[in-house]
Amino acid sequence: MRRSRQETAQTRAKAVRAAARLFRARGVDGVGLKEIMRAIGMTHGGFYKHFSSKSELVLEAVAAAAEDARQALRNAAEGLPADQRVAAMVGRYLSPAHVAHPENGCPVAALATEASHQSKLTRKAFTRVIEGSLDLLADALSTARDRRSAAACTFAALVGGVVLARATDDRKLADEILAGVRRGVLGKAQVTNRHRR
Amino acid sequence: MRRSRQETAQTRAKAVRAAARLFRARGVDGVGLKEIMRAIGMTHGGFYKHFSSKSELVLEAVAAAAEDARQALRNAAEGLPADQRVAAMVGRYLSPAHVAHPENGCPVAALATEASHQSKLTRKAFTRVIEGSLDLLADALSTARDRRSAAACTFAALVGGVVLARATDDRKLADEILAGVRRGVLGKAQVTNRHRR
DNA sequence: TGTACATCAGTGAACGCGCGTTCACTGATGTAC
DNA sequence: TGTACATCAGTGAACGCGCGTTCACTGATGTAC
Repeated sequence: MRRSRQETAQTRAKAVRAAARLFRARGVDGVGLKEIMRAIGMTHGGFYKHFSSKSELVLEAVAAAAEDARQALRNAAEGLPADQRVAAMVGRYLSPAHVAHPENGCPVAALATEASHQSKLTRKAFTRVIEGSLDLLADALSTARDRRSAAACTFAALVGGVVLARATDDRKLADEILAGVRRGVLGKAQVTNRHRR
Repeated sequence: MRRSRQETAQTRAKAVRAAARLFRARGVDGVGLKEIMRAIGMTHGGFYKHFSSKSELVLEAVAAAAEDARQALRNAAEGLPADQRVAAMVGRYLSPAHVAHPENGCPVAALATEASHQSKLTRKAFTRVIEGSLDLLADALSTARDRRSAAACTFAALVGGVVLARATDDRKLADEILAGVRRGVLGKAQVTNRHRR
């Protein structure tokens, strides 16, 4: 039965949000359209009234997840003095909560190796997400001339740290990695800040 | 028709090697048993004469890939003075060749986000690979008290750098990330070395 | 060393299953007058 | 504003497909004497 325009838009948005959570939790290949539609209380047949393919949903889910994750990082740094913002974002990114709950976290850390096997458009979406993350970090880092470069290394270490911590089944090793990354990344940021003054 | 013991052992070894390449190239979910067996000139029916499940093959393929990748890093550093070994390994890991050819490279960088969705045994295999990589890096780093911690951050940045470079479709962005990681990681290593003296 | 038999690596068809996608149908919503 | 009709969101069955796994069969290898 036909739905109102408002209901239709809500259904679509709910599907994107559910997909963003499920894909991050268990991977793009690990979640079927049936499960996503069931998660929003619908049957799978209606999917194609909203999306032309699963690939299109992946695209939008990644973008939506990135938007949420970036906002979470901004919130973590909000109201803090400039020299504490990076530490706040790094702490949030490397937190046990982020490692334990990929479904709410950074889509790059959750889906990065899958990205290289996805469609061209999906890889474009990931490229935009990565660029946005670098910009966010570069803004928070010092105004030194090399801050783009420092942001790239910091982001790589953050993503790598969370990915490694999630890949292992050894809690102690995971904690050791997260602590090592926190130390290395914040140490470096402090050095950079010192150079600046 | 029955084969000799030697042939049987060779077939099994070839299957592991082919799987190690194919899984790294296109992911565990992206490659079927049929394709792996075809790659070694056999039909898929014989697979279960060698392995109890696909999961067992994944396990062995990851371990074999890790062994190869580690050896490649050792080779890159061989014969160099102690203070140049890390730079040589980092250069190799972040090289365009490694980014362009996951099938010959580090299994962690190729399969890390998939690892978290695999069986318990597979995650154990990844844990061992990560531990081995940290040991390798820690040995090559300074003998300072914090070298395990530094190795963790360095390895995370290397893995993250390659994963990000592969996820994007923008060559310039990929190069910028790789250069940023190289700079950050080697700069930090040099600082550590200086502290040591 | 030679012979008879048991073993088992590899073949290729078949299994059930879940996937992404399509489709005829339903009935409430949106539109035209 | 009220009525008649067209639109289309959602349902649920069905599509072809490829997956991991199983199995009856073949014939060379390994073993026992």
